[in-house]
Amino acid sequence: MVTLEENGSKVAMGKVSAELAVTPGTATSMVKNMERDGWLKYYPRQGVSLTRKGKKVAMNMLRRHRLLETFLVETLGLDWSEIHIEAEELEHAISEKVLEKLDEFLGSPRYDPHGHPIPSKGGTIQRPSSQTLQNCDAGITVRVESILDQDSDFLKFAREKELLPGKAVSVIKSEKLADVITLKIDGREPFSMGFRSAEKILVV
Amino acid sequence: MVTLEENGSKVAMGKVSAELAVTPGTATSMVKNMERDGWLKYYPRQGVSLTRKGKKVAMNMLRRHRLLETFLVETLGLDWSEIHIEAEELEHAISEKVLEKLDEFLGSPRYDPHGHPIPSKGGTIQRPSSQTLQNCDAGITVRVESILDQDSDFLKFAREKELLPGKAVSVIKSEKLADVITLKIDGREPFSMGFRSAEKILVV
DNA sequence: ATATATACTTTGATTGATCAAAATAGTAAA
DNA sequence: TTTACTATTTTGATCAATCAAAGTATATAT
Repeated sequence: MVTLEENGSKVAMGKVSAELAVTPGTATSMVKNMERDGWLKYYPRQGVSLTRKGKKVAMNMLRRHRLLETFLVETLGLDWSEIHIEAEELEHAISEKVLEKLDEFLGSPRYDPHGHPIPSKGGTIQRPSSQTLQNCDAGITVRVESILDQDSDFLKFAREKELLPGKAVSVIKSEKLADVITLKIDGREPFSMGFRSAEKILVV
Repeated sequence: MVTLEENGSKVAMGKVSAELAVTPGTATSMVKNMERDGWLKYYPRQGVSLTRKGKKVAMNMLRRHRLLETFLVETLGLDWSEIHIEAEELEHAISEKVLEKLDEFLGSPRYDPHGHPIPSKGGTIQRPSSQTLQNCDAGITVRVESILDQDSDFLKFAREKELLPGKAVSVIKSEKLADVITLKIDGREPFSMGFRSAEKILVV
């Protein structure tokens, strides 16, 4: 008897052929080709499971898909219900370079409009760092991980200040009573922001 | 590709097969299929010309292409010289709905970053100037309208010299026999270029 | 245990895209 | 006119994707 563990990560051929909308025979031959190319492991009459290589591109596709969905909703204002199909088309056409520019433009969002986490460039789904700029002490330097707020005006402000993912930020002052934090990025002018806004910046 | 479709008169099969990077025999059979589907008229051993239906989709593709190029430069900040290839991929994947949202987001621009007019939704296009830098006399000043060549090296050169759409250019010398024209832009150093290159710059 | 149903694989045929090479038409040169 | 050249078309073959239908293994029910 096949246990759950043995069957664990494998996807049955029936699912594959249904998902791809092809006959079972076609699914079998597609899967064999993909195994030849190293994308997945095929266990006849049991199913398929992705190889490391396969998982990597799958994660990348998920990243593409979710970033595009975010763009379609946040920037272009499409309805959340119609973005899936649109993103499905675009995710195959967009280059890595354009994707990363888009990510930057959006402020490296952590979640897509459906609330699904967006995998990082490296292919891992980040668990949210709980550290925000708000609770950083004066004198220390942190790296921006992401901007939680998706509001395009806030993102514009962040971009203006170069308060972008990956940037090193020095905390000059943090005045709890005044509810304000003063920051410096690279060689630029220091600037201040309220705790309410600082809370929207995740850092490590 | 777009260039071929833009031209109203017949395009020789040699051009078609070269542009699509297929053997002449393949071009012939592709063209026959496209005639069957009503995209173009095929005159054996003479060439092809688009039908009204074919022209309509070609114009739509041009609109897609140029709106996307505008987006890539204006919004995402990609380099001027690398957008052509990126847009070529995306123009086939983007839906009509997303395209119109993008147009709205960009503020319905009339010209793309190269200075080329963007066809309207209805498919009409403002006819570009037929005047090129090549046939400008010494002493006069013109405004760059657009750059015809999409080659990224040429675009890089143009940007270096600030030979960009909208710029005023003074023609210092134009030596027909030597096949060279000398230009000055703003307060910068004058520079020269051959007629072959000057021919690629549309001016008014 | 045996029979039956279900899920999957194999087989064989079809279709469409493509190419290389041979055939042909149209054009320029002698 | 005849010849030679060039562009284009035709032909025949290959390859990959796909499907329908037949065959096979595995699970389920009796």
